[in-house]
Amino acid sequence: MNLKELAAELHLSQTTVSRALNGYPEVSEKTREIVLAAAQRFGYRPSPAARRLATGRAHALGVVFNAERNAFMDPLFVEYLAGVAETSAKEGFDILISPSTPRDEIVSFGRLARDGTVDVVILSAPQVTDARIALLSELKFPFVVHGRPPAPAGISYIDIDNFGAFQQATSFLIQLGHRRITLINGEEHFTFAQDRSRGAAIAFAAAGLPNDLLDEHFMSMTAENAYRCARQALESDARPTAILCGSILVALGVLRAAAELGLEVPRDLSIVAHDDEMPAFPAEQFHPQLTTTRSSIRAAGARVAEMALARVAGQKPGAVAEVWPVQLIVRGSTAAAPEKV
Amino acid sequence: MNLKELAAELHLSQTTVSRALNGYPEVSEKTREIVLAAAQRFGYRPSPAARRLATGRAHALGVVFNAERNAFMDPLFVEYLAGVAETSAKEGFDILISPSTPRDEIVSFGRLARDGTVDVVILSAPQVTDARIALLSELKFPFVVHGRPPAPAGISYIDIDNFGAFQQATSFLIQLGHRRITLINGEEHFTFAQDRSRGAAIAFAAAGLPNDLLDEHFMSMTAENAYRCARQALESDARPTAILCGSILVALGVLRAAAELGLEVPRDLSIVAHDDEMPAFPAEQFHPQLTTTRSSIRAAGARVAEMALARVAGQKPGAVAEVWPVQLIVRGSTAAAPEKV
DNA sequence: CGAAACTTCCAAAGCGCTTTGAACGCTCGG
DNA sequence: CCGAGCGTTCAAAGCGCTTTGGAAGTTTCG
Repeated sequence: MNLKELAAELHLSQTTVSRALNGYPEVSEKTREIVLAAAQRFGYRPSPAARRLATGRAHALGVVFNAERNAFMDPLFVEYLAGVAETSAKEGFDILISPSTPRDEIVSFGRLARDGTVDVVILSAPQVTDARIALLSELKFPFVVHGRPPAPAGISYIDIDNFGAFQQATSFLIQLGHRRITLINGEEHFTFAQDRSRGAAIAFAAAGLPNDLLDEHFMSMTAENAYRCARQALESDARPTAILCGSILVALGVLRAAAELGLEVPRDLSIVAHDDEMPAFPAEQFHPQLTTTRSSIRAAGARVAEMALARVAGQKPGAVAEVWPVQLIVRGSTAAAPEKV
Repeated sequence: MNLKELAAELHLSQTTVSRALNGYPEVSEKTREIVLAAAQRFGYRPSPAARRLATGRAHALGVVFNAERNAFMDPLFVEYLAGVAETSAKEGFDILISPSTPRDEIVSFGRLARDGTVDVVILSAPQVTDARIALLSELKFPFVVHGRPPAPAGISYIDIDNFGAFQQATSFLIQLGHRRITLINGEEHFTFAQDRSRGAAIAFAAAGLPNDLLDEHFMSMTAENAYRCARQALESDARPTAILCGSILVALGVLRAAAELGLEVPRDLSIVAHDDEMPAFPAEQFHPQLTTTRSSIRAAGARVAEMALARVAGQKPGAVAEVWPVQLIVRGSTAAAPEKV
């Protein structure tokens, strides 16, 4: 059943029926009720395609799914998506996943922005120089970002306090007596990796320690990379007594390296990992249970979707700039540094 | 620029331009070339919304994303989605994620099917009695399934050989001398869990062993659940010498339970896990490296998307019924059963 | 050479909705 | 008693595409 038929059934014009259904004020309460009741009764549902054509609004938000990158580094993506889904479901918004390879990610964004298949896009893991942000800004297409944009002015975003998290974690390790600390960070071009790097550095400076004791490595945060990196660090002469991990996956690799070298955690090696709360891989399920800096990526996804919807509803870009605190949770993978280094 | 303007620019009718662009035969090669060149030059892209309205085809495939379920049990979902994305990108199909909670999952499917926002849906993890399949069949809405439908007749699907995988894994353990084996399976209502159960049972029967030596547990396959289950089994009088795990996550929980009880893998306990190839958590990155039955969920995602597109193109439901073999890969988590049980 | 059969192109009618501009009936102040 | 003002409703014009049913122009063939 379509609008025309419904209108005919009610002996009303399409205009009135449409307005009644969409809550416009210029229709009397009485007829509105009649219309709503009839729509209910006939199971009328307006055609999204037609509405889209008529209004130019897609009633959908876009997420670019970079298959390569996500497959390797982002089991987080599901959690994040779950958050996005949560709020978009409330508003009846669809989520359009635009697949892409890293190479043509920018093309995907262009397509989304120009095609009108979505009203707004959510962009995650911003980079220090981010072509996607540049493109969307130029096209004047609405977007919000999850993570810290390199130049946050005029851009709505939500991020967690990566700086604070790693400063806190590093200070904590220093207080436990650790001096040589390895930081296994994400790739250098991500803003979050930069923030974490600064956080750790500041903690060293604050403790009056020379920052060459901080051994920092940037890489794609896979368990495999982390394993290699940890192995190398732990076999070197200047063996660290603690390792800061950018993610739970990194911790997995580090744990393996330690186990293979016969090092016991936390006796010989302390580990702190950042945990985005993947319910599938809870930090408590590792052995030993991991000390983490924790923040919910799902909640962040939900919030960023809210922002996206607000943006569609007319909110100014740059209206929201939230930085969520991160909590340090001490569990079993950290201990005082061993006596002799 | 829209079709009308483009046509005006070329001094041709919209009809001709539209046909030229869509490869219809009733337009001469010469004009087709001219049209294509002009479209290219002006950067013309037809409006998806308008096309959708006119044709009734959405040019999109739907995936219902059950946020609750996936968050806890399906980091696999990303991998799977990556596969789907891979092929749908080739055909320029969009992927519409329809969020839902377990409760109203069926509503989501109904909405997808009736709204015309997608042309076909992909359904995963079919259950023994599956309301979703029933609904879509009744609505005569095109769908394909990833996993084994309870009544496969007239339904296109692709599945991995869960039966064979667990038969093989179980036989392998029996050959190593294991007699008491615990199977930590998925929830009973999933067809894959049934298939795995049957596979293990057959292996016991084939070896002439009483099947009460097989201690089977159905549950949502989280690390936490697996941990509890393994802990209980390993502390019981009839302690198993081997545990079959439904997923890598399950193995994580089992490893923790073993570690806490001072059991060494594989000396005191052998572990075989099914591995859907999450690149984020490779079986090789565990310590010890896990013996697994392996199959690529990503490849399956890609294939099921192909089937979905074929379905849209007019292929009959039930035309495809593929069962992919699963390979047993022996690594470091299995060994001969300890001498005295 | 004229009818039949193609080939190539077009005008116009939708697809199902929103939204503009106008009309209709009423009330009300002057 | 009349026109202004208001609340309610409607007819019709899009939105940008596809597709039907011809209409020209070209070739084929008896």
